[in-house]
Amino acid sequence: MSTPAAQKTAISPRREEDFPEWYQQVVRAAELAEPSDVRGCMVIRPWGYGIWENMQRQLDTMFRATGHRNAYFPLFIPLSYFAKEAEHVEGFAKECAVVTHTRLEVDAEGKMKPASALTEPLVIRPTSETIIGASYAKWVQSYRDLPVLINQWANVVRWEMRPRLFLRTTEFLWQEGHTVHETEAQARAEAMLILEIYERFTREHLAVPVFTGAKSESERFPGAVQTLTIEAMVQDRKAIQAGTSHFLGQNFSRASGIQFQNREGKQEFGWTTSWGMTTRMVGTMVMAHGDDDGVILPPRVAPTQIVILPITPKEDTRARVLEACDALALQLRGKHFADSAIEVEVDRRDLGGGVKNWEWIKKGVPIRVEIGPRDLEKNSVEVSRRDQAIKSKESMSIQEFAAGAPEILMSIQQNLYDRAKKFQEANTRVIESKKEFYDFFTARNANKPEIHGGFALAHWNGSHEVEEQIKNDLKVTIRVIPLGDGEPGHCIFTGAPSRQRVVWAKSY
RNA sequence: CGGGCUGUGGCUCAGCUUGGUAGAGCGCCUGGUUCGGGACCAGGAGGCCGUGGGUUCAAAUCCCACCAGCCCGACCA
Repeated sequence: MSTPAAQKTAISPRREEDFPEWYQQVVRAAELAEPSDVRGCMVIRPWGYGIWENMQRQLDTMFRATGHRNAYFPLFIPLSYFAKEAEHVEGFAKECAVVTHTRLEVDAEGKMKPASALTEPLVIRPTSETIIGASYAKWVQSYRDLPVLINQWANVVRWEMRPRLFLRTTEFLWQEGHTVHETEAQARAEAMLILEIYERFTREHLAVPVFTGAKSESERFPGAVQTLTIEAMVQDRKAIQAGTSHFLGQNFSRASGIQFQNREGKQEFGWTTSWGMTTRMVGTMVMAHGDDDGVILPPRVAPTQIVILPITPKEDTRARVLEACDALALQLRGKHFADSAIEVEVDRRDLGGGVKNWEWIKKGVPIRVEIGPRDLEKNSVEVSRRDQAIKSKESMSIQEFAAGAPEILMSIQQNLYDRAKKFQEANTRVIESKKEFYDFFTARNANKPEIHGGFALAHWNGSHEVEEQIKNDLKVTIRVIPLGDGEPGHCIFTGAPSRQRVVWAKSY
């Protein structure tokens, strides 16, 4: 154990002291985002937005590779469109922002007031099934027009009561895919394909392992027949839904009139899907990998993968050090990691070396490289990896580092995944009895309710009453029902026969 | 949207009970000493004390209303 002084962490409180507060502090310290003056909305700062842009680009590539194309639909949805699908409206009604007026006028007291009421109020999209459906109804006439495979990158608004940076904000950014298919089987396959893309993306790019499967009826998307989801475990052992893919059956095509003449010449409603992944992923990643010194970014989504820190203690060596830094940066930028050129930054700001270094630690940049006068003489660099102890650095020759940088990035990427996977496995348990289940989810310390078991794999017989009971007692819900053939058994709550185990957890 | 708490320079807060028109630490700026590490010294900028009204000779301080934020519930990507 080191001395108290050496234990000082960049972020306080530490994760184990107060996880929610730690999270807020990390997001701010790393300059990812901050709350804005607009209730429930956040400002995403360049470092945070850079991460999102990387996610966006990478996911987009995956969508394109599977035949999807981007388009853009209106932010405003006429109330009448929105109200077409009963379950859907009911599900979203409470969180809709509604535009009722246009024009501002100055009133007698000199204040600006909305002047002219709209004949039909406009709902600001909480999701776009209905407005996109209206277009699809026009575009789809024949089975030859199918499938329609469209995605849009957009902002949506859901008037949430308890916002938290990235995890739940009133306005957030996402992608929403909306597809129409000729047959049920094709639509189901589409929903599954997207689930697989989401799973692969979080695993390979964000280094976050997930459980995949279907939602129980009570957790399903309003209006969906089946909701597929990926659920990640973060460091307080809670689950977070990180992406969803819905098989919508013919519910929305019926509501929007998406009809086509099938191969037999008969009119038929299209089979639709919708799927989305949001800026919540940024928060998920922070909570999955971060430590008490800040964010730790998987190299694949880091806006800057390598930062070069010039050490310039003496004026006379300064120019030569900077020159060496630029030369190394140039060399590194010519190399590739995961299909794109390595992003390198030389931090030549006139700040104390320690201050700079800590800033990058908090931001989670994967590799920090120091070059100082002594390195110039030895033709070497000092390399620090963010996935290793803060103080550790390794000296190597410039050539060796430049040549090996892609491998180091790869190694960090892999290490983060392995760590997260190990954590997930260590905190996922097969549970065989009701008592064991309740014990598992009971906080060990009443003051820190977030410290509890983790994920439980237990048999359940499909009864909604049981789900309700567990939710009321423990705030634990079924996160996913794994797909495929599970081992049969008996529900640990009712004793009734059960087809398979399901994943239970507390969630965000 | 219900219950509790809180609004004082960029941030964290003290002052309020016992009214007399503002303080600290951090951050920021300048100069210097440092600097392979979030250093130190000196000087400096920055606040109509959430908003509106009331009581009073006098309000950050007392009273009322409103607004906003936090925590706990219900809801959610």
